[in-house]
Amino acid sequence: MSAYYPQDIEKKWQTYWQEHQTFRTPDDQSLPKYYILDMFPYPSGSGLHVGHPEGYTATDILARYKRMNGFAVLHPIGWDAFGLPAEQYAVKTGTHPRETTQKNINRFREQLQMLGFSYDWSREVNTTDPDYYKWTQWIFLKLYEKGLAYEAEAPVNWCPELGTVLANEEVIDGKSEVGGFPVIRKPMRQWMLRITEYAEKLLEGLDDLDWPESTKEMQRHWIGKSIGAEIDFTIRDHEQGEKIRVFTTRPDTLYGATYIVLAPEHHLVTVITKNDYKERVENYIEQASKRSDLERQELSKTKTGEFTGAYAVHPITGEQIPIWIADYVLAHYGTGAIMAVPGQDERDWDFAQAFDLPIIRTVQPPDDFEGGAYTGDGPAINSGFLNGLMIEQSKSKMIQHLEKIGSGTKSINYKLRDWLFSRQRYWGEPFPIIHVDGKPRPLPVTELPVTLPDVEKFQPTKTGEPPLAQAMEWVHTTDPITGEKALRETNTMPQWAGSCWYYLRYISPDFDGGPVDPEKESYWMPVDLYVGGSEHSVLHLLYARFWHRVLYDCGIVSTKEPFQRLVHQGMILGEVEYTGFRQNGEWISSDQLGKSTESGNEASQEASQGTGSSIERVRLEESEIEKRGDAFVLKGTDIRIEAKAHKMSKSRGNVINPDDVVHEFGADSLRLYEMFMGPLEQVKPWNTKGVEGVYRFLNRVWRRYLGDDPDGKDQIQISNREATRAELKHLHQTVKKVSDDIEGMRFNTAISALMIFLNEANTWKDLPSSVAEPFLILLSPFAPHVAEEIWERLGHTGSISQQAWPVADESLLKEETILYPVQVNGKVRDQLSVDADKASEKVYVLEQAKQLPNIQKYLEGAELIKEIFVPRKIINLVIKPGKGL
RNA sequence: GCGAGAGUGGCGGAAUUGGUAGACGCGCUAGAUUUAGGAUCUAGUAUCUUAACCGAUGUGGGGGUUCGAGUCCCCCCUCUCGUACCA
Repeated sequence: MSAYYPQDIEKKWQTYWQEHQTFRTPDDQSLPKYYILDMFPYPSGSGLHVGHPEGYTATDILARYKRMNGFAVLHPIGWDAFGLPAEQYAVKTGTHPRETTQKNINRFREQLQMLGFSYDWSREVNTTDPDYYKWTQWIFLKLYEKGLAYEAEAPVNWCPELGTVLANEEVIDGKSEVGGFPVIRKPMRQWMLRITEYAEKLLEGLDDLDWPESTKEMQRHWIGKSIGAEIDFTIRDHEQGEKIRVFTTRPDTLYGATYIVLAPEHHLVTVITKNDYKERVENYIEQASKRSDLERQELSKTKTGEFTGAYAVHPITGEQIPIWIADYVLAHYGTGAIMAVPGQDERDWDFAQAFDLPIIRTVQPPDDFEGGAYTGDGPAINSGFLNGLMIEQSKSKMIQHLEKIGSGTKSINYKLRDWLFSRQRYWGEPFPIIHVDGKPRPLPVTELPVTLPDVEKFQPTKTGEPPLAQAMEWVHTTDPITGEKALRETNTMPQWAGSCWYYLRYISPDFDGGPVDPEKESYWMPVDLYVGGSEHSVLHLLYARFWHRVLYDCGIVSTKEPFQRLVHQGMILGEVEYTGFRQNGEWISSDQLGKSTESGNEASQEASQGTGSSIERVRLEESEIEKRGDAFVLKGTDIRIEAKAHKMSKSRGNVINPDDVVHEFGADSLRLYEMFMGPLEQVKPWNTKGVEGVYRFLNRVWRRYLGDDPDGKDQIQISNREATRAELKHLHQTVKKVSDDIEGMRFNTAISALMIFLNEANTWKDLPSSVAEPFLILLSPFAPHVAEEIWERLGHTGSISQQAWPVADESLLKEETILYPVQVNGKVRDQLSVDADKASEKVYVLEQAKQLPNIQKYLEGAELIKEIFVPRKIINLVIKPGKGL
C-alpha cells in the first residue's frame, strides 16, 4: 500500500507511543520546563464534539514543538467527572453514577487517543476518585481552618427542577445555567466560602497575568470594586437611636439627597414603619419576596415602592427627608439602603418622577444638556461648601467633612459575594465535616477521604434534604476524637471544587504527603499556558485563582497565581446555512422581517409581528442564491435571504461528529483542518470541503515522499544529492515561519507556510534528504501520524517526535536581490530588481528606478518634487504631472 | 444602556513595525489524463474596461494625518460576545 490510508497508520502509531511511553514527562529538573494545560473535560455521555480537538490540538502542537526544542514538557489530561448529568441518569435508570462516569471516561480516553494527542497518560486524574477527592477535602479543611468556610442560613438560589441550590454564578436571568429551569429564593442552611475576603487580592493578581483583556475585565466586573463612602442618617422620633447607613459612590451629591430608600428586606423596615403605613408596606414586602430575580428584572423599567411614614435627618442640612422602601434597592449590596439623589442618578430620577419626590441638582449640567439625571462631571451647585468644585475634589472634601462630624467615612464595596459551596446532590465530594449537637466540626486529616456511601435513591427529597441523608448508617457516626455521637454533613461540594486545583495534582499524581509534592511544585508551577473556552472566564477561573491564592497564603504553593498565560479557543459553528422566508406563499426579503424572527432558532414557523400570518423558513442550496451588493439574494431577484452559521445543536441537526471525520479523513486531517480554519481565538464556521482540502495536502506530502505506485510499492522520492541553495532557502524560510507561528500560536499561517513549501518542492525533480527530513519534522506536530509513518519508511527507527527541531540558518535567508516596487505619487508603476549589496545605496537605486521605461513615461514633462527611498522596502517618486498625463 | 471585540473576493482567511492588498485553502472556469465518474495534474480566478498589455476602482460608510493608510486619528453604521437597577 503506497497510497495514504490514515486508517492503516494512525492506530499503529498510537499504540507505538503508548508502548514506548514516548510522551512520558521527563523527571529532570535541569531542563527548562514548560507546563501546558488543557481545561479537562466533563466526560459527558455524548462523547467528544469538534470543539474539544480545537484547543487540544493547539496545545498538542505546542507541547510537541517544545519537547523537540529541549524543554521538559508537562502536558497532562484528566476528568472533571462529578456532575449532574450522570446523577440525573441515575435517577432515571438506577444506574450508579460511578458506572456511567467510568463508561464515559473510557469513551473519552479512547477518543482523545484516537486523535493522537501527546498526553502523559500516567498522570491522568479523575475528580471522582477517592484518592483524588481526599485532597479536595483536605483543601476544604484548610479553608475551614483559616475561617474561610462557614455555615450560614441564607436565602439561596433554589432550583426546584434540579432539586438543588445554585451559586449566583450559575444563575442566569433567573434561570439555571444548566437546563434553564426557574430559580427561586429560599432560606436554607448552606456552606459558604469567604471569597469576599480575597476580593482585593483577586483583583490585584489580574494585573500581571498574560490573559485576554476581555476575561480580566469580566473578572474585574464580577468583583466589582467601588470606592465611595458610608453615610449615617439618623431617624426622626426614633428612641433607640438607630441610624440608617447608606453606601454611595457619590458622597459629593449629598446635598441633593432628597429621600432615603431601604431594600424591602432591610432589618430596619419593620422597626421604623409608622402604623398608618404598616399594611401597605407589609403588603409590598410580601409581593417583593415572591418575585423571582427574573421578574424583578423584567419589571425593572417601572419603579415601585412604598412610603414608610418615617423620616430621616440629613446629616448636613438637618432637613427631614422621607424614608421609602423599594425593590430597586438590593438587600445584598452595600448596606441595603441608599440616599436617593435624583438629580444625579437615573434610577433615583425615575423613582422621584413616579412618586413625585423633590429633585435638587448638585452638579451643573452643560447648557445644551437635556433630559433627567445628569451623571457627568461639572461644578457643584446647591452644595454649600462644595460649590464650584468638580466631582473628584467634592468627593474627598465631603468625606473629610463627614469624618470630622462623625456622620460618615470613606468606604470600599465589592459586588462579589461569598461563594455558596454546598449542593443537595449525591454525585459530589462529601464534606469532611460532622455535626455534634447541631454544630459543625472538622474531621481530622487522618479520617480522609470521606467516601461516598451507596444509596438506594439518587433524588433529593421535596424539602431539599440531600440524597445522602438516606444513607442512615453513614450519616450516624461518632466523633473520632471525642467519641460523641455525630451526624455527617449530607450536602456535597459543587462541581467546581475538583477543578479548582487539578492542575496541581498532575504535578505529582501519586504523592501522598499532600495535594502536591512541594519540591516538584516549585519546579513546574506556574502553568505556562492554559487553553480553554471563554465560558469559564468567571466561574472556574475565579474559583481556581481563589483556592490557589489561599494555598499560597498557607505556603503550599509557590506562586500567587496558577495560570500565567491564558488563551480561549473560539467556538466552532455549524456549516453556513442559507434561509429564505416565505409569507403566504410569497418570498419576502429578510430585511423586512421583524427582529422577532431571529429568536427561537428551533421554530420553523413563527408568527410575524402584528399581522398574525406565519412566516415559513426555507433552507436553500448554494445554487439557488447569489451575492448582490452586500447581501445574498435569491438568484435573479432582489429578495434577500439570511446567510448564517449557527451554533451546533442536536435540535438543529448541524452537529459534526469528530469520529466521523476521523473515520473518513483521519485524525491528522481533522487536526490540521481545525488549526487551518483561522485564528485559534476566533469563532469559525465548519466547512467539510475545507477538511478535504487539508486531506489533499497530506496526500500530496505522501506522494512527494513515497511516490504514487499503482502496485502499492513505496517509490522513495528522496535523493542523496546535495540541496541547492535555492532549495535550502525555501526550507529555511519555512523553518523560520513555522517556528515563529507556533510560538505565537498562529497555527493557520504555519500550515499555510507548510503548503507553500510543498507547492514549491513539487516543482523539483526530486527531494534532497537534507531538505526532506527537516520538513517532515516541521510537519510532525501538526500531523504526527503521517509524519511518523513516512519517517519510518525513509528508513529511520524511533519516533520523529524525539528529533531536534530544525533551526533556521539566517545566512540562507538573506535575499540575493531586492525587488523594489517603484511608485509614482503613491501608485505602483513598475518594479526594480537590485543586487542585495547595492540595495541600500540611495543614489544608485533611485537612479536605476528613474531609468525604468514605465517610470520614464510618468517623469516625462513632469516636475519631480520629492523622492522617497525606504531601504529594502519601497521607492516613491512624487511629481507634479506634466501635460501629457 | 454599559463593556469588550470584529467588519478585507463567491466562502474561511493572509498582510508581525504605516510600504506592491487578497498569501494559503475552499469554490468556480478551462485544459490534460480517464470508457465515464472520482482522483490527479496544468493554467486562470477582487471588480470594471480590454483580444491582451495598459488603465481605473477597491479592505462597512464619511472625513482627516502622511510621499504613502486594511493598518494611525475623529464621526457614523452593522454584527458578535459579555453584562445589566451593584447606588
